[in-house]
Amino acid sequence: MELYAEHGFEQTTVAEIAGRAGLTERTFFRHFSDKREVLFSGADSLEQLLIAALADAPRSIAPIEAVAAALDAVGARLDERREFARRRQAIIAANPELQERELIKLASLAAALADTLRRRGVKDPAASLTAEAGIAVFKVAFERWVAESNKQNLPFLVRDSLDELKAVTSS
Amino acid sequence: MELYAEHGFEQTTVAEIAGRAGLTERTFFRHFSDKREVLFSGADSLEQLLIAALADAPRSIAPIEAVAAALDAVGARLDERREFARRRQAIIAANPELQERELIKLASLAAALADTLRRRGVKDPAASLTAEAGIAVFKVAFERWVAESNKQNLPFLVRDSLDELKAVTSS
DNA sequence: ATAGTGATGACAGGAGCTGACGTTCCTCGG
DNA sequence: CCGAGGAACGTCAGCTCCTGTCATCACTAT
Repeated sequence: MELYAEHGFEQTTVAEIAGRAGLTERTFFRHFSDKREVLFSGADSLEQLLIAALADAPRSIAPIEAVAAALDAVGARLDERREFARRRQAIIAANPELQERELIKLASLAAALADTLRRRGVKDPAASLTAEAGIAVFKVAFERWVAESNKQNLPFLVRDSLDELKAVTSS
Repeated sequence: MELYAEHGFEQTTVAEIAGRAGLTERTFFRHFSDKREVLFSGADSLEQLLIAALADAPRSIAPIEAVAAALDAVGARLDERREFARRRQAIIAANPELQERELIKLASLAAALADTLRRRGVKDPAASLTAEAGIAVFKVAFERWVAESNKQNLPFLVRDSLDELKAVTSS
């Protein structure tokens, strides 16, 4: 991340990263499947947290509320590492390849959400749409959180964005 | 597309594509910024159609309905080339890199939608959320359209998916 | 002590992509 | 009809990403 921040993602070569770590290029690729993955290795644990939180949500509440609760959990986790998240996001925002990777990670989250919803008995296309709506809410909330003219925490912004979505779709 | 369909995207080399077209590898990269872009060169005209349709929608209707109308227009266009779209999608579904590219194209559509909504006077975060919701609806509708156990047309599925989203978020 | 396992290094090589330069062809104004 | 300018293409060199393969070394369990 230091190198990506200093010289930009494209200008940084894998050999440089490996060198900084005191390893060889080949070893880098044993730890990360490609040059971009360094910035996304934490996504797995986030996905696990997300689906665990969704699975733990009470069955009595509506699916979208269960998803919101799960997103709250993820939001709370990210909120703990606010500065790290912002630095990371600045790097991603500066490079389309990294944005592509981020989007497919989000799509993976959506797929996992939809899957868990189906396991809870939600039918398609409701399951897919609830999951996609949840991720959309999270995306917007995350952007607002990173922009940070205001200093609201991420879980609050998730809730607020969900309320906005409800307002916007109730026509 | 023939080569991608026959041997798969990864197994197909740019030299092969260029050869099949009677050109050289260098010329390929003059027409397409990278190997993936061949499958997405039509995205530009789709984006133009989308924002034009949104701009043309009457001001009297709710933003989400204006977005739905714009998605209808895109859906109708795609419905004309159903077989082509399905073959193309089969190739994309088989390769993560292509999925990444598709996702960033969809994100570009969402950004364009949000922009046009803001020009129509919709405030943020409502504009972003309406745009993201619209793209989410389109994604789900498109998946259902490609799956095609039923033979409904894409504009209908867009409408139906939007109704589902409204139902799902009205709790 | 030995065999097995995992992390690393060393090396070769393919494929994607870019920059630089030259050639051909086409068009347009004189 | 001619020459200037531009667009499309070919050729070549080169970098970087990424992979396969084999050898080496440290550590661990029996």
